[in-house]
Amino acid sequence: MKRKISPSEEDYLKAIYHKTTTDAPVVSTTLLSEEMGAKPSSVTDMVQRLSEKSLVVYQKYKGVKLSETGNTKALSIIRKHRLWEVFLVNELHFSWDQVHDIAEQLEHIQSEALTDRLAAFLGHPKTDPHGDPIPTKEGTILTQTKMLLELAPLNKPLVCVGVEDSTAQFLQFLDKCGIGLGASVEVLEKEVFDGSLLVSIDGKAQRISSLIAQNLYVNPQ
Amino acid sequence: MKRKISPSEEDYLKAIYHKTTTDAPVVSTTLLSEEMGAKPSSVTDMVQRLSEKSLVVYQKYKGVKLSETGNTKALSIIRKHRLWEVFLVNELHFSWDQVHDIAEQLEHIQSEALTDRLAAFLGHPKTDPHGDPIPTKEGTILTQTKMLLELAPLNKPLVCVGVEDSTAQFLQFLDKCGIGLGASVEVLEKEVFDGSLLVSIDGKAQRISSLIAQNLYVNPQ
DNA sequence: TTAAATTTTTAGGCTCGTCTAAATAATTAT
DNA sequence: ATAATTATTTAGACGAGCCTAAAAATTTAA
Repeated sequence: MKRKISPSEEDYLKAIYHKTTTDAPVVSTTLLSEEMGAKPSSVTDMVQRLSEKSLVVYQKYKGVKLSETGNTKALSIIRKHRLWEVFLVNELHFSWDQVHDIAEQLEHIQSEALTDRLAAFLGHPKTDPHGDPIPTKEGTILTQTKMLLELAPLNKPLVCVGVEDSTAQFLQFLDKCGIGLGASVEVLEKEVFDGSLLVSIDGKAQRISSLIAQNLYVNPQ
Repeated sequence: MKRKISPSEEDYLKAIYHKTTTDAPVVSTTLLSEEMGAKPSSVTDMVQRLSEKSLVVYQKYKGVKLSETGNTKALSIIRKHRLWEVFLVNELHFSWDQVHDIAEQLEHIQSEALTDRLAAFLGHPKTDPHGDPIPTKEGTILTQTKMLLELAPLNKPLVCVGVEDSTAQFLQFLDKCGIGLGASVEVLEKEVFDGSLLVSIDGKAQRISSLIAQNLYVNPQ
């Protein structure tokens, strides 16, 4: 009764997870097709297959969301993805902008023993190199309190805890600015004209665009 | 002109490599079909595709062998397989009988940077946990001198350097007998009746069947 | 050396995951 | 409220990688 899940199906589950947790509770065919780089008609096909397997709840013309089992499966894939990212950065010394594509492949490796031992080897990390929480083996995931730097209060000591955008471009730009996970941040000034911010990063003052501030998460220190 | 190689195609290249290096210089459809767990007709299909891509040299009804590029590709896959096996055993503490199936998946991960860094991380190992040599990045592979224990001389100090059969059953049985890579071995007696051997393993005398002796490689100490 | 047995290839079909084009439902604008 | 637009699904096709059944080539045996 529990048919195997293909890598492609896993990718769809992951995409549905991300879209239904960050945006609306249900995701449309078109949105999913953009996420997956496939045509909407292909997405409809796949979503119908996933529905047959009871991995998603799908209503024609209404959108799709994960079922309970689909959610568990998605979290397990995300767990593997993020554990491998930690391995790549902490052990193989890749930089945080290089690991996504490799982890996209590694997340499909099927071996519970491997995942368990990898987690133990890494010391059961709580977050990945981009600050995103790693789901537990049991399928629970922390929703850490965090705010966009854009909305952070002035003159309060903050710490960088994550990014909204994980593309290599953005991450490499952050590197150039000396901004990384755990960096001390303080907003010194908000510019009304272009929305840019004057911030202090680990003590060094610099101006960053509003686009950066919209993609960087911080917490009170 | 250089189309992508699918995981399935990689598996065929590997199988052709193994069959043409251990047995004849060319492998038949039927033999390959057994190795791959597919029907001969499916093998013919695939071999024709690989031939189109110039990865193999194929003659109808005559069998198939690797081309120069196919050989290079096969060695790169074997390199990845064996490096991952070292990782699984040395770093994640799997036993040597547990790693094959996981490495079968990991060997298809596409990232030269990953392979390079993994090799460096592991200290550029020369052999995998079963004693098989790891091809270099450049595609050279050592053919280590080794002999089957069955054919080894009497009363000479030997060291265990590899296995012919890498199935979990055989490896687990070796564990039970206290036989591992690097173990000191000496043949004390050959029994004519059943071909069994009286051997000393790390100083402890025991009798092993001829089947074991046919699947264990040793070198002079 | 011819017939029988075996091996190999061809032909046609199936599923998965994609596509394009066409049909249909839902939404937006008039 | 109806028409125009947009979103979604259906229908039909294709390549990869497998299958079975049948045809063809090769090998073995008589």
